[in-house]
Amino acid sequence: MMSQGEEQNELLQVRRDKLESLREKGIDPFGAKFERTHTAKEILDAYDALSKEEIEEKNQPVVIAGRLVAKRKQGKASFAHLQDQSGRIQIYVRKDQVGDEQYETFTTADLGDWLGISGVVFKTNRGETSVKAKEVTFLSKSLRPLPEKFHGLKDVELRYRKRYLDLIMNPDVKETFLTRSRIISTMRRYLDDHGYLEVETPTMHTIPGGAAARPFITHHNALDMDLYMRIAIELHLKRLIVGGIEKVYEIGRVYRNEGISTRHNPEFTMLELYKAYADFHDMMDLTENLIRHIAREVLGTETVEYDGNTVDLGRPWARKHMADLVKEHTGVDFRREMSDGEARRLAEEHGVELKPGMTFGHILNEFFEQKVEEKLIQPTFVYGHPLEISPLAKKNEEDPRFTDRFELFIVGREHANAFSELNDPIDQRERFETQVREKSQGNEEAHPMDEDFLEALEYGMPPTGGLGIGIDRLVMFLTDSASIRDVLLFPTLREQG
RNA sequence: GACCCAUUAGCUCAGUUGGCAGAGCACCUGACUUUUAAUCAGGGUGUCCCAGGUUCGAGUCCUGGAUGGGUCACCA
Repeated sequence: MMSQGEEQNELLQVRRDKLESLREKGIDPFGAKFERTHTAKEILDAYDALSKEEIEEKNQPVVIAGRLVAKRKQGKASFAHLQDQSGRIQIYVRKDQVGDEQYETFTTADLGDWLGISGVVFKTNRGETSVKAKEVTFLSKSLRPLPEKFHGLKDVELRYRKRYLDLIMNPDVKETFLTRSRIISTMRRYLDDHGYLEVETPTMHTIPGGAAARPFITHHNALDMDLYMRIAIELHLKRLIVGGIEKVYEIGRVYRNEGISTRHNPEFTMLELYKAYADFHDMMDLTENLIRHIAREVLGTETVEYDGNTVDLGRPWARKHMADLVKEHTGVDFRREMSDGEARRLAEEHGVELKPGMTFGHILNEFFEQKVEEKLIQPTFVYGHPLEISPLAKKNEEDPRFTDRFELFIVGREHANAFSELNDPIDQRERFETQVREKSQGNEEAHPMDEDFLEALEYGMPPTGGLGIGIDRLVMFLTDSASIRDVLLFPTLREQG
């Protein structure tokens, strides 16, 4: 739909007029199937290294197609660039080669129009490998002007709202999303090769569980029932472990009704994976091997630059207890016996902010988040999370104030979360009850009671290691992207007013 | 949710002390058969984010709002 203002816009009107004149000449402005033989990159890869004479000798016929992105008319001959998914290639169109009619079609084509060119490969005097047109086929009309050719599309809002323009104008953007795709396919292949079964579980839940987050609520009309968009995949995959599927994973979207920032989008992609008979140490090995493998396969290196930091994924990754890290950075020893009151006093002493009702474990976690987290640049497995913040993880045998859980930190950010899964249904029920009490005291993100899940555990779940990796943050890290919006094709934005 | 910044032509951006709305690219007309941010000559195409206010006069100053970005909060 054109707005009132746009109907008067000369640039749009000119293009509509050109569309009409194409029709008058019997050319379909939104043409049909076109068979090409080469992409731009295939031609450049094959011929760019050859000399002008060598290329001329081969006289290689090619058919290419793409969007017209630059045009240099020079009287009875013109140079231009066509862009396809692989890149750009120059074309050279001469009136004496293509004839008066096609030459006019070509010279009246606008930047943004789609063209097919049949011709031969050659090299110009200035050394650019190009295609000399024998035939110009008009493929599709562009009724709107593209962003400026040199400065491109800079406006961040427009780049996110009209990602297609961003992809046309900014080659780095396309590269980032190709890398994202390779990261995910490499991950999938690795897990498939290691015997994991990929599954799909519901994204609409009756109880929003498996994580601590506020959910989106939706409604099923026929059942007259509220449903929650999932905040995690966890509880369904564990039911599959109960069902005897021993190595299972899902890569999928989860939804959390929380703030938006450079590191948070309301919907994001997680890998969750569960392995029967394993524990959180196995999950550390798997995480380390998987991410290192992805870096090697996709980036061709184990050394990653992120925001000015050089991160070495090649050396063995540090594995440190949360309490030991807090001691290292603040001198406070949470391994020893400590009352909630003493912990609170130490927090005040060290300027660690707390919320009312926090106990020993919450306070340790606040120490870690406020004093340590951002300093963990090189990959570090932080394990031994306090019981209070880990309602789905097994207690540590030696010290039940902690759990057999870890989070992976790289460049000061959480990239993975894993634990030895709690498979004792009696303990799990107590944890849920504690969470429900927290909820009634105002913690909106506390975990709800889930009787159906407890019933599944009561049938018996083998000891199991579980792992979650935030794919978007992994892609951010591996593509040196500052914002999660730069690794999501269509990030969540407010509705345009 | 709080604070800071931005919003001017299709795009990238200038706009002085409050005094006729600007440039480059794109587009239109013409010249040009190896150019490449092609070049040369000519042409300005606009809801200055929106709504109020101050003023003889507002793109500019004031108030409120919208959208976006950043920082923080939130995100175990």
